[in-house]
Amino acid sequence: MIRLANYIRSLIDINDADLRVILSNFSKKKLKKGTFILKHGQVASSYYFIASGAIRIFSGDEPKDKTLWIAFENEFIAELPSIKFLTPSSFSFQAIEETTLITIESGKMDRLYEEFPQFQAFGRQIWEKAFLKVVDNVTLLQTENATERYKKAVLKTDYIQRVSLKYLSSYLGITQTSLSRLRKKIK
Amino acid sequence: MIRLANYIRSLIDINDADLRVILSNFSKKKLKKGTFILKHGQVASSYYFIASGAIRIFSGDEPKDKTLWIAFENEFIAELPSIKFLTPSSFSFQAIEETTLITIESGKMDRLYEEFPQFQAFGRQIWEKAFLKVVDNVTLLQTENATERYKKAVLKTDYIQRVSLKYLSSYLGITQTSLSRLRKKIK
DNA sequence: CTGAGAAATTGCCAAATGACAAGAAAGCTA
DNA sequence: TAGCTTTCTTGTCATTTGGCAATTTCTCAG
Repeated sequence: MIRLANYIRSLIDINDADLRVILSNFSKKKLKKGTFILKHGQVASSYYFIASGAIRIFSGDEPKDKTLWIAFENEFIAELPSIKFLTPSSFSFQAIEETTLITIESGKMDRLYEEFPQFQAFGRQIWEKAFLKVVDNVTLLQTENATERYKKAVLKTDYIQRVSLKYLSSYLGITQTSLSRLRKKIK
Repeated sequence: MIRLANYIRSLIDINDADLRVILSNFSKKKLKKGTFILKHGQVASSYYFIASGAIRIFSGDEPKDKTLWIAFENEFIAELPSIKFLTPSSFSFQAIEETTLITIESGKMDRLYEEFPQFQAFGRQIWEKAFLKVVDNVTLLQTENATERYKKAVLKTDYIQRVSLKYLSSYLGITQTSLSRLRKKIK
C-alpha cells in the first residue's frame, strides 16, 4: 500500500487524510504466476496497481498472442477503453510472475473522483501515460531494427530481463529465435 | 461545416440548436500543401477537423522524420497530451495536400464542455479513438511484415494511395526503396 | 532429488529488408 | 511549355530476420 501511496503522491498533491480515504478503497490481491486478471472479450471493471511482480498485456491467444505491453512493480495499468465505454476488452492481462496487485473497481474510482476532485488529475495522468507509452512504442517499432529495440527496452527497465523470450519477442516484434540470437551477439 | 456537423452527430446525440452553437465556435482555415499547423516543441492549443485534404503527424525533422499518423478528410485530430497538460508537443502537424481545416481553440472547447455536458462524450471519444488507433498500429507493426502492413493500410483507406512514398514508408516502418519494390510486386 | 515439460539455443538455409547510387518520371513554377 | 526540383524506380550487394527442426538447458511439481 505504501508503494501505491507513493505512486499517487508522485503524480498529484494530496493531504494525508484524503490519501488515507482513497487508499481504503483499494484492495490487495496475490496472484500466482500464469493467473489471468482479465481475458479479452470480457468487460474490464478494475484498475490495477502492481506492488510487485509483472503483468503482460497481450492480444490474440497463445501461442500466437502478441504482447502489447509488459508492466512491472510500481506501474498502474488498466484496460481503459473497456472500463470507460463498457466495451469488450481487446486484451488479456496475465501475471507472468508471482504478483501482488492493488486493485480498485471502476465504480469506486468514479466515486473518488467526485469526492476528491483533485484526484481526477490522477485519472487523467494514467490515460496520458498509457497513451504516450504506446506512441513511443510505435516510433520505436517504426524506427529501429530489432537489436536497437531490444537494447532500448533493456535500458528503460532492467526488469525486462526477467521476461521470458517467448513473451518479450512478440513485444519487440520479432521471433523468439531472432531475439535469442541477437541477445547473444550483444553480450 | 456540414462535414463536421455530421461527424459530431455520428458520435453523440445532440439537437440542432445546440449543434449550431457548438459549430459557431469553430473556424475554417485553408492550408497550402506543405504548411505546418504545429511544430514539435510548441504547445498545442487547438483541435483540428479535416474537411478536405490530408495532414501528416510526425516526429523528428526532415529528412529523418518518422510519420506516426496520416489523417484525411472527416478525421478529427489533435496533439492531446500537449493541449491537456500544456507540455511541448512531441509531434509536428503538416498539410501534405491543399487542406481545409475546421479548428477550435482548446479554451473554447472547454467552455463547450461546460455549456453542453453531453458534448463531453465527444471529447472522450476523440481520446479513445486516438488511443485505439495507435494501439492498432503497434499490433500491426509487431505482427505483420512490410507487405502485409502496406496491404492493410490500403484496405483501411484508399486515401493512403494519395500519400507520397517518402511519407508512407516511415509510417509503415520501412524504407522508401523497399516500399517502392513491394508495391510493384503486389500489382 | 528427479524426470517431464517448457523454454532457449543453435544450425542451416531462404526470404525480406536495407544501403547507396544512378537514372527515370512526375510535379511545380515562372 | 521549359526547366528545375522533388519523388520514384531500379540495380547491386550486404545485412537482418524468419522458418523449421534438433538439441540443450531450465523449471518446477512430486
